Amino acid sequence: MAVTLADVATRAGVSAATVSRVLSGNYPVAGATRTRVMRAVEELQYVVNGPASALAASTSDLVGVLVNDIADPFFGIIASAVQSEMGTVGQSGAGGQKLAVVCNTGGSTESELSYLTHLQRQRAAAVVLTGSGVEDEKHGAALATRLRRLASGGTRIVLCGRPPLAPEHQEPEGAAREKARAPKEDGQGGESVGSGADSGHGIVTIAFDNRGGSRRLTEHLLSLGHRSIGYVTGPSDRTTTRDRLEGHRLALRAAAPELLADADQFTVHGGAYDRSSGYDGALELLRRVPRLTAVLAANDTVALGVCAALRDQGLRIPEDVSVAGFDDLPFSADASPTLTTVRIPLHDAGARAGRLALGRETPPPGGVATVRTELLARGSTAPPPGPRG
Amino acid sequence: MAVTLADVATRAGVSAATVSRVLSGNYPVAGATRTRVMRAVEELQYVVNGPASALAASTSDLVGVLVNDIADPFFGIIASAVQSEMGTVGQSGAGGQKLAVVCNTGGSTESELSYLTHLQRQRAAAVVLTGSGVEDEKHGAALATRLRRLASGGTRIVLCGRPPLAPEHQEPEGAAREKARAPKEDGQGGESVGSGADSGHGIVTIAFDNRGGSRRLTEHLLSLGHRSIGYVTGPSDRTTTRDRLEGHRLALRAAAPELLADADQFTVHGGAYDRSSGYDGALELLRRVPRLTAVLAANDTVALGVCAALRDQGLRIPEDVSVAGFDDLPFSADASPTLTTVRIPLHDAGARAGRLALGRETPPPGGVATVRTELLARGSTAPPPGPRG
DNA sequence: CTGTTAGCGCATTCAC
DNA sequence: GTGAATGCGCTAACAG
Repeated sequence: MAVTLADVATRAGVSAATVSRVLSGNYPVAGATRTRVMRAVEELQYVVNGPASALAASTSDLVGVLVNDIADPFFGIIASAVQSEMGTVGQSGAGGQKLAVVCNTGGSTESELSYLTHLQRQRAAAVVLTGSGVEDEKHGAALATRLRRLASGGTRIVLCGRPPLAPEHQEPEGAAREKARAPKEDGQGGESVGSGADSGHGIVTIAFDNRGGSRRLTEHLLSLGHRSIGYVTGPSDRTTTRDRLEGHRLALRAAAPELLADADQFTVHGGAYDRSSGYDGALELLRRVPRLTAVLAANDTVALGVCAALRDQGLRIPEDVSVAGFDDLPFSADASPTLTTVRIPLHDAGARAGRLALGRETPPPGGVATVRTELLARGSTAPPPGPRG
Repeated sequence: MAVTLADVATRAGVSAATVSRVLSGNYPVAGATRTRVMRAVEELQYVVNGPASALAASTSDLVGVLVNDIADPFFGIIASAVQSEMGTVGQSGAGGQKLAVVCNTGGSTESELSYLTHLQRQRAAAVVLTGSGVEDEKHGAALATRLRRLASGGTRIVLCGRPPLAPEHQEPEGAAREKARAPKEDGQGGESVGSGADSGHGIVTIAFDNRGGSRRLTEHLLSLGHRSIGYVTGPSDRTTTRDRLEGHRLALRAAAPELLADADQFTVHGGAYDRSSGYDGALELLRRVPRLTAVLAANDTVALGVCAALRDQGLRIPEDVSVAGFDDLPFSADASPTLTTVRIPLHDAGARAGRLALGRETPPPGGVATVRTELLARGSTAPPPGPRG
């Protein structure tokens, strides 16, 4: 049906091997024949058969980028940065070009695994997992296993925006094994496997300093004089949610330990990293603590929802209540008032992940790099008002 | 290196053919052998070799989704919707599952073409092109050609959010042809090729009614009493930009033709669909027309930039100047004031595109469906102020 | 520099 | 229901 290498070879009056060589470019071919072949390719509108070529060469030009929510700019920015490192996609015929494809898991552990399977089937050159992981013992183990397997098959793995794989999720090197349900309840700080190198098979991690950023954010609020600070978290089973909340509590413990007592009262667990989660969360917080003077949100999107709820309740920002987000997504600078937040260099992190995925950058020592986050104090936070009511 | 079908066959004590059959599932196999095979698969941790299987079966489970800017929620929402229609990705071993991969063109025509080539190499099952196309005669022809070629190779093509392929970009059915630079400067309304069916090879289009929406938006402003309306467009070579501007002018022509005279004066061409484009555009507009009472933006993101610029100039929204966006992206409802905009049902459109790509929905008559857009009059538009200064 | 020869791993005919 | 053969289209040694 379709035109094949052989057709081109015939038309150009050369052998299939020669055609293959000019197409891949990485082999000396006489200028004259090259032109002849190229012309035949043009005339026949020949397009390489990817599967066949991948099979024969046992390589793939696919790089998978897994994201939790493609409609969320947080992931869009990272994915875009990863892709930008793949270089301008080559001209037809040029080789060596990687194709970054982004896979939307929707935050579901099953589809995360499924995409990984697909990518493994395609013998992907690399896989970049972005954003927070799910805090689930079972899934964590399954994921670690699949990732290690992929890595040992030659696929480069990069974690971007999530913590490194827990070392306890180890797997015996051997192939066949009956359901390794080894009950390794260590609990201790893991002794690092793989002496200074990445934990296991060259799985590289670019973690975000969520905890530190969150801590500084709370310190900012505290130093402004706030003592009644609500927190609308992200989905409760995510690593990012956990880290940011931890940072918050760390700041409280250090500077205002008396607030820790009824911290739960001041914490609402949002169901998602979205607007309505912030809206509902703020309402709930206000119900519980009418004299709230500040609200911390899981991220900027959630913060927007918080702002909307507050305004709908007749409260002014920041005069009555201060609000802060996280991530510094583009719109947060344009919100009104401008949103105080914690900046994560998403683009840089994504770009680095891309380079790492391509093997164009040497992995950080230990296989883990933590990117710094930066407090951006803007218009949505101010000192708390005097006594209300 | 990796474990193959043959390995599994040996371990299960059956032939490779049998293993293949249980794995693909679409063939009668005795229950006993099936279990045996499955067990061997488990034990060996076998994963199908995608390329090999694709080569042998000459099919692919890849669906490409091309977007102009993956960091823009406009595309994220569409892509996410497309992907949602691919169904929950199957369990390992299950077949028939399509894998939607999104490719970020960055709005570049070359990478659009390049991705298409890659997808063609992979013999993709379908390709969805989203968002506005580039208004370039040469590129349009090249794109149409490549799309038709893909379609005739069995790949389903869906255009989502851009106008249908121009019928003049036709190509002779035969294969070999020397640079079809046929100078078909028709100019007339194209006679529809392909009698009522899609123009050519089953290329389906889901267009957005940008023109109508834009027209209604301008009518809204006009009816509010505005007579000094600025417009910050998107990139000037995009179909979406053109359509929205046309709708605007259509409304002017109908209701306030006197404003058409110096329409150029009131129009600034933004370089991109981003925030800074809106910011700069608004400033420029203000320089040209200090007494501006309303600004229309290319989309919501641009509108946010416009708002920021206006505020920085000490102008209140909507008391001094009204602002409106387009698309109704999630954040526009949370802006302050809430943004008047035109809603496009991006999710529905994307989902439909996904179904069309899978062949799960019958194409609209003529191969083109236009989705309606809806004016959302919110807080950022109001009657113009009395004489200023 | 170019042609010949073998597979890559799997999905299918066909026989049995 | 299952096994044995054949070929998908291409790349990678080898020769020459």
